[in-house]
Amino acid sequence: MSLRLEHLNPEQLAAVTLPDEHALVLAGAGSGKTRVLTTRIAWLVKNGLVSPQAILAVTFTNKAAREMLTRVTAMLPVNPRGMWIGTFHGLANRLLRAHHREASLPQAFQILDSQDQLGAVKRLLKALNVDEDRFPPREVQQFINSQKEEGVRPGEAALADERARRLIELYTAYDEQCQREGVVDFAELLLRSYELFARNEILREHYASRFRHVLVDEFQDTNRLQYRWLKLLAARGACYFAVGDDDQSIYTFRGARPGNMADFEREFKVRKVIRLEQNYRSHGNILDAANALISNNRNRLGKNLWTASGAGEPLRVFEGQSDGDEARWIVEETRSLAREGTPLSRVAVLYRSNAQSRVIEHALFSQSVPYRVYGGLRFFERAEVKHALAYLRLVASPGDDNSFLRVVNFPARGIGARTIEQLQDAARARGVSLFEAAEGKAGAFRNLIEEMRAGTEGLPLKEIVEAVVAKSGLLEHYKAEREGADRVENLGELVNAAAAFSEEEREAESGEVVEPLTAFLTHAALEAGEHQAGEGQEALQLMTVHSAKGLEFDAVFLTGLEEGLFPHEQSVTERDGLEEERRLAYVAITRARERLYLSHAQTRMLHGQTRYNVPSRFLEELPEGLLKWLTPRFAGQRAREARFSAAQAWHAPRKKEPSFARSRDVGGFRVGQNVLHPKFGSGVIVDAEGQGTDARVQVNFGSQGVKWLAVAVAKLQAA
DNA sequence: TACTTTGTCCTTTTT
DNA sequence: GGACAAAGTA
Repeated sequence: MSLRLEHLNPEQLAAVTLPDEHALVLAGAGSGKTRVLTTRIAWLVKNGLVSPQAILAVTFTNKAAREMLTRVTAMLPVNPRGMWIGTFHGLANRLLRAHHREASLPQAFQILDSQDQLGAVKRLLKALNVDEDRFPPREVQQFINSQKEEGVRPGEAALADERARRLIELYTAYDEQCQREGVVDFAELLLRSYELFARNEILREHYASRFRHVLVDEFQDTNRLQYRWLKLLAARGACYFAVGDDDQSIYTFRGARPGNMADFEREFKVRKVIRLEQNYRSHGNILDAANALISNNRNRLGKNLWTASGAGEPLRVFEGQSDGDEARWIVEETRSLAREGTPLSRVAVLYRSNAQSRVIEHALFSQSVPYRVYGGLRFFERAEVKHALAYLRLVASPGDDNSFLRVVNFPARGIGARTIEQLQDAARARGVSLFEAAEGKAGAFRNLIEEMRAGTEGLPLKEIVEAVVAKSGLLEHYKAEREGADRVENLGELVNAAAAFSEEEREAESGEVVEPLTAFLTHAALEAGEHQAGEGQEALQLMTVHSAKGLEFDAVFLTGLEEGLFPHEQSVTERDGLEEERRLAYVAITRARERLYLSHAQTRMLHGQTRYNVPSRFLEELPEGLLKWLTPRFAGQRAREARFSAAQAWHAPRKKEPSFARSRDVGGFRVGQNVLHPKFGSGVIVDAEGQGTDARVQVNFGSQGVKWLAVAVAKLQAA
């Protein structure tokens, strides 16, 4: 119940007790960021500087929001009811439910997750006879989302070329389809609530005078729309407290804009940027390695972490002959760690992409080492659960064509592709939903849904879900299936989840009174159910570097440190892609408290074929003095280079350089290098050919396009 | 209509 | 190696 301000360092204390003014806090990894944020909220309330209702605290993940709420509650004598603490999407949902009429939405609007959204796009493309080779559904989805995340509606989008024009048409049609069906995607939640405020002065005034303190976590991950949303929601006289770390920005590929931090500092005339640079997590050598690595990035606000704890052990580096070799080594090391007394649950194996987990899992499984994989399929994303949810959504909101199509013939009811096509034509002609247009066999399905609704009206949530799961035939279907036991169990879990979905959760997520079923469906969409079985068990933790952000472990294995994998080959062709990969490696390194293992393999199976990889440049960027090689340094690479040059002496190279070799200089430049051009600005070299005066490089200038340039002619300079 | 077989494509993903 | 969609078969 105490604030314990005496345990804060001077910078933390300054941030917590800052008077009424805007603040930007640059909080390095492990510097006590969450603590500062929560203590500040408690400090504001406790000193009577502000009432709980006037506080708005925004995070990105449900987990972070929960953690914040728990910590604040523990520090305050009163229940922090009335505070708005939540995710961007959770809060946007809350606003839209409360003001659904002003936002032109049905009260029971359904939320599309990414999977649902892709389904909706595919359906749209089919209906409009769009060639899916020319406009791949994923690309269209990506286009729509990136426009929305920039706050751009179809009418305002730039008509750069014919293709853009067509994409915008599809964007328009997609929005119309969603509106017709009463559904809203993730980006739309934000954009719609933003527009609600932009247009409705009364509402804007209401909220603007309510919120006096706005606190934002992980500010480097906000996109343009989220930043504008924040500015609009609490415009008048509120104090903004933004916490972030530009070095941990790893989501620009999804529209995150770390530049918002600099914009914030300028636009809000932040007087003093507070830097939290003391790290309480890692030993010195680990931190030195992280600092050395990240210093290779040019686009930084600048910050250097330090620690009062000792240097600790050197970083251990291992080179495997193969990915299997690497995996076996991990198994051995985790076992000896366990013998030395490090609990498995405090050890993590990190990798760049999910595909890498398979080999490691195989090795762990065969040696009976308990492990837990994070990410992957989450509870509410499982097929059988999605099916059950689709029935529930139809009960709550019959206009939801996505859900209709998902389950109209599941379990099979003899409604095939032709029947559905006819139904879609009929519905389109009449301008009604599939549900409304259903007749014949599909009409029987419609009756089934209507019976479900009539039969469950007014029942407690748990009983509604139970009845729908049974009546839909899903339970029966999976019981009859030989491998269906897990699925039957998950349907049971869904009923349990409904039973556990409490009054309070409902209020916390939706604010005003919303029908229990709608609230539950919202919960399922916004919180896909990360807390899975096996949590807290004594098991080794496996996850991608992305999902490790925000976590810490006694020992960390950072695996697959190879060119093409980490940094990922596709990142080289992206603008500033390499810097983001380096930040990713920085995040990975700073997860470790006491011991850090770095590993790479000479060969690796990828996409069903063997690839020969060169050690990652990130390994070479670490100071040699911090490393301890468990295998001879880059032995495999040296041997290969010797073979390669010997072979070259005898034969002319038959084809282009294989993917494992890092390109040599071409007229003083190399692939992956950042360059500056007087006209096109900054870019990155993605390909190169020729030598001497013939040397040409292909450069990606981002929005300026991708161009081939002759090195001898173009005024290129290294950036 | 419903199930099986073949050919394509691969990052990361808080919501 | 595995997910997904289109094409093939009963």
